Amino acid sequence: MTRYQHQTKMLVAVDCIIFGFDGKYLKILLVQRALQPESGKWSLMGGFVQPAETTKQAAIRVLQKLTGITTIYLEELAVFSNPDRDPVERTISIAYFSLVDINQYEKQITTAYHAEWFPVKKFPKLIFDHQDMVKKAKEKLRYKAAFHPLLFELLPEKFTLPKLQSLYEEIFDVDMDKRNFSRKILSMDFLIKLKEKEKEHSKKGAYYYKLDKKKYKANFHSVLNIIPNPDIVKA
Amino acid sequence: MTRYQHQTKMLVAVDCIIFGFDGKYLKILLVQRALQPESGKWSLMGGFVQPAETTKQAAIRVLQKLTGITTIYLEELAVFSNPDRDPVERTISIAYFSLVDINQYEKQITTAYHAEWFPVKKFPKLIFDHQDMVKKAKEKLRYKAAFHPLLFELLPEKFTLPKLQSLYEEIFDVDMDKRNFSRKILSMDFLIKLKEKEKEHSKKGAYYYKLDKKKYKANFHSVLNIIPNPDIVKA
DNA sequence: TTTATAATTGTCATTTTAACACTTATCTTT
DNA sequence: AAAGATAAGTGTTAAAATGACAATTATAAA
Repeated sequence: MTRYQHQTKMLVAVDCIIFGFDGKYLKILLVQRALQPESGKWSLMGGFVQPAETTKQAAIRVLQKLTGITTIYLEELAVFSNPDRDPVERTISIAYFSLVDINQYEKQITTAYHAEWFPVKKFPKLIFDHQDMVKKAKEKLRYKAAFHPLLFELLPEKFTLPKLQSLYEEIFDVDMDKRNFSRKILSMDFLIKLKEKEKEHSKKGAYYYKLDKKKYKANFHSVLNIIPNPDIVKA
Repeated sequence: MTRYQHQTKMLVAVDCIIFGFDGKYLKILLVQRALQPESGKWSLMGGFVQPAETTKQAAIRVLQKLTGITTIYLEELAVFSNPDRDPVERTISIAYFSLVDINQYEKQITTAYHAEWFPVKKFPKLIFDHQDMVKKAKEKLRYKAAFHPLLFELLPEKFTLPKLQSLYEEIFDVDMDKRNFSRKILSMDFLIKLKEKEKEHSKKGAYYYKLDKKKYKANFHSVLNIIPNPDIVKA
């Protein structure tokens, strides 16, 4: 079959903004770049898209190879295509943003894979336009989390309401009222209260909850006002 | 400087889903493809990304060249990267979705540029994966329009409330209450009521409104529930 | 037994929402 | 000139959602 003549081909890469929550801080996972140029500098996880895969498959492959992470929340963020964003060759990059349970992977990742978690509020300078990618990912995370029950993807299977609330407070930089918060969260009707308590953070102990997976999936796209004044999110 | 060895380069294209509203139906603008293969078949507007432009600039250039359209609402939709989506060569496509005032361009486009408007509820078979692109664009349009004052981009400078309401009703496939609708819309506080009336559609005539551009831009990202049960949108 | 700490729980006033129907302006018809 | 037809414009009310607010409880440590 004929080919498209006189068109420029480009390298296509994927980069992943991986969010985690350690119970106190929202963090992103960074690696030290193995390639020239900028070898050794901190960078998002990324790689080139291969001939027989979609960009999303590439992102999944890269994550799997670089972290051992398998099933996670992964969503397309945006295309970064400034012609000179990579000084070596024209490379466009599709940025993906993903949410993982940091506890499940923390040690494995940082020891076996030479990656490191940094607080999103203070992390090293990144190569190329990765800084912009992180900024955009943070905005999108805030936006989606304000209306959809997304942040559960950052928590372990069992979690407490105070922990969940502090996640929201960390992400939105607000203080929230305990009573209103639990009312709203529980009204979503997909949390199951467990008998067991978490007693690390208080004498009384806080009950664990887990997701009712079926209801959670069914209601994932439902819209709810979790944040008091949602105008703080920027779209 | 060194190059990235052994990596596959690909063609990168953009495709545009262009929405318009003729007062009754939501429509998309399609062209008859000029290239082989599938020459003559209906297709979204698209083109290859050039060496010195971003993908967004490519989308703007393509729209400008193919329709004469200049200032419009343009937003990235998603990447389509199935390896065999284009049978000729590996080509990934960045889909953009855009909103235009159909009245301003209708004749110019369809006569001078051999493009044609089709109702989104009934349009011809499209090449490649363009059908999927349209589907996704419709979902995103519904999603954004449910929470943000986006649909004004589809209307002429002067418009009536009944016309605006019928646009919402067309897009969300619902009937809305006139009183509740106008209350919500006017509470956004960026519509200016004009002295002039539109008298084509009724004896009484409906007042024209226009946007208070400054307030509109300032509040564009504000969140409001325009649609009674926003769960109908799919994210 | 007391104390300290964080978790849990409920009320009320305000705001927002959705449901609902009549009047008005104007053109057309008789 | 009056009556009829058509779509525009407008207000009320009950229910639900929201946000502000503080006292009680369970438990470990002192």
